[in-house]
Amino acid sequence: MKTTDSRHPGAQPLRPVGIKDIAKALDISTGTVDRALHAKPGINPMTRARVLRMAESLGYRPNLAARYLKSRKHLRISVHLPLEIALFWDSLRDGIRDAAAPFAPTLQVEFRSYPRLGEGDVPLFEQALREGTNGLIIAPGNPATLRSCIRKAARRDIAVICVVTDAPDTERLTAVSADPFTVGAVAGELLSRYLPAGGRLAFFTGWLGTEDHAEKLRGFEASLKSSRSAVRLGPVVEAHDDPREGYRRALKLLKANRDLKGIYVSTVNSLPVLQAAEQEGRLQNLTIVTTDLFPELVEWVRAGKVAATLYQRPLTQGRLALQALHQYLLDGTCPPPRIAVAPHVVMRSNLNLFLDRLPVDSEV
Amino acid sequence: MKTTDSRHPGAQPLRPVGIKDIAKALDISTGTVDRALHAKPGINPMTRARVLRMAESLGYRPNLAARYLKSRKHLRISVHLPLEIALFWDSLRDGIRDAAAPFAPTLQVEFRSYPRLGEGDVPLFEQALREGTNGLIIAPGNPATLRSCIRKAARRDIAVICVVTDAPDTERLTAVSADPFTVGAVAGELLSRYLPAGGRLAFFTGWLGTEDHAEKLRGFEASLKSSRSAVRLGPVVEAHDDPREGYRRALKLLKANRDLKGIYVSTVNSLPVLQAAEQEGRLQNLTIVTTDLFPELVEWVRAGKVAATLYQRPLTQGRLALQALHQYLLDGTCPPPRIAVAPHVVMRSNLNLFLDRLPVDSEV
DNA sequence: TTGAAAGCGGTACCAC
DNA sequence: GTGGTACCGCTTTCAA
Repeated sequence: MKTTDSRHPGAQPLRPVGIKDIAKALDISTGTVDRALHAKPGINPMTRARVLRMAESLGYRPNLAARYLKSRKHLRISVHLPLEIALFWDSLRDGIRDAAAPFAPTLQVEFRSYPRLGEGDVPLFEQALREGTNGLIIAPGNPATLRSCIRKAARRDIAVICVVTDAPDTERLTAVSADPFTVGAVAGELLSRYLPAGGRLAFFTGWLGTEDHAEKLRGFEASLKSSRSAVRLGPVVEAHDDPREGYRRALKLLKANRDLKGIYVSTVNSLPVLQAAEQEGRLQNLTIVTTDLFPELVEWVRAGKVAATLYQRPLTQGRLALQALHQYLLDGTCPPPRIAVAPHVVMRSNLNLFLDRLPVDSEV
Repeated sequence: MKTTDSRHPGAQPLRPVGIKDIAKALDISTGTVDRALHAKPGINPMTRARVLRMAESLGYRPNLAARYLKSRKHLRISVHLPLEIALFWDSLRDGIRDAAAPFAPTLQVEFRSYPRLGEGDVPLFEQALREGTNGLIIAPGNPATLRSCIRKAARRDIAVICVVTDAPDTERLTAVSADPFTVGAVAGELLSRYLPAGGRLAFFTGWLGTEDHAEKLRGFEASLKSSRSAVRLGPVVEAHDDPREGYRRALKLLKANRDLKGIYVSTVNSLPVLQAAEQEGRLQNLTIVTTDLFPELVEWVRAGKVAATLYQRPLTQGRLALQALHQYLLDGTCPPPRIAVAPHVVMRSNLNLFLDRLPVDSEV
């Protein structure tokens, strides 16, 4: 029966109640109300309690606009991401930018970049600490080397959020990522379902030493095992995110495994594998699942040569990371320790929905 | 090489430049600057031009906090959605609420409800027009009956956004939805891939007269036709969103079609179909794709009895609708004529990621 | 056509 | 401990 939002029991103020209303109701000054609401020193606990109770019963909601206006608490957030691979990281930056836009100029985002994942992130981190910032968004390539940085930040009350990858066992506020185990598991489930007759599958990755990549393999295997299909894991290949190595290894693998029924490329390095398969004339008999989405991959999906690609949604990851950080800096609201983004299953039939999110070569 | 955001060419103000800086630079008053910036009547075009040029060159950015604070331009948005089916619409409301929260109290959202899609939305719409509002978010069950309302709103400069369903050929600002053709097409592609050996598929829907439902069927068929698999469309069933009717029809269908290999239930009314299939002992030989996600469906997915369910992401739809409307009311930024949400493919392996988004029975 | 000044709601500082 | 009040940047009104 209720047709509008319910508020606090008795109070249904037409004009939002402010700090002055509380002051008037208790016949005290606004200064005192402010001190009470913010647990500032130098206030009688009794008074404080009365104010809090009155605020509650009146349904007081602070006017954020006014708060920012006065305090000029220009939050500064520093975002450190690699330049390579541009297509992915640029989308992530876009997601952060978009999410921050509505809060400008209260929220100031500074982007800093370093060449590749894990290369040069430490000096940037230290620079940000020196120059002063309220929060950081980083993608730790090598968590161990960042541990002491994160500790230092925590001691100075600078919040750190990880995106895409995580730095476990550190004081980072949270980590936003497409949970790699799940991503691997989805690939495994798709291939199991796609190949009800069973068969051997190859798994391509970057480095099994990387936590993220290893997790995908675990998820993939878990999925295969729990499926009713007779698919099973065949060769596991590390291509070290290098196209040439990927091509060479894929070629060798295909020649040595004539019975292969499917391939899962769990990193963005899928093109060389596809090219090798095409050159060997094996596409017809291979079901292939890849990772992420970039312009060169589009036609392979459209043609059905790639059965599905698992898109890790960088835009969404960026948005969630920024929102979590902003929220924390604003109210101190702690996000859950991990924020998992559900990967999108991109296939021929829904490909079009994703094309406009693809970063386009701007200018030139 | 750039490591930070680029700004306006020459100007790199440490302290953001405000309206006063412009006034001072031109030795005029802030009032005049304001009139110039907002193209208000009663200002010398020459002065206006000078102000605009100066604002540009100084890199003026309005302080939104201050603007809202003063103008108290409390945007009021009215959201009209059905009560049934609560699980879906409540999620949508949550998405809207969450997206609006950061802008409180500048942005005020009022929720109004009516019993079922298309039943009672017109009087609510008219009430909102009478009481005055800046924008509306609605789910038109029967577009024809709303046409004149939407026209009236447009004439009064009240923006209207459709969610989930659309009211085509009206002045609505945009429509946010999981593009039904694509949803159907994804179901078709999944079933084609899942059943490489081919076979006949049944399609369950609500009313083929509903644009949304008919589109899903078209997408489904298109996908089947363009696939290499030998699957083909069998019986098409309208169950009118009624559980009993769904059950009865499913039972009859299963008995009459022993060769059926797969089923796509394109509305949320999937439970009766599943129960019928289970009772008939046909689950083992049926690949089933359903729609949306609700508590009762979870165990069917987890057990693998439902191969996949296409989640239309009400939370996201709500967020996008609210953001588009807010943006428009703020800057006049027009959204694209249609905003399509990519449906999520929920399967056993990624089910867990979606469980915490499910509306939970609060209190009782 | 323009200038001056009063707030919007909170915060922070000074005086008591 | 508390009250009073100037001020954040912008809009708006009133007077010139």
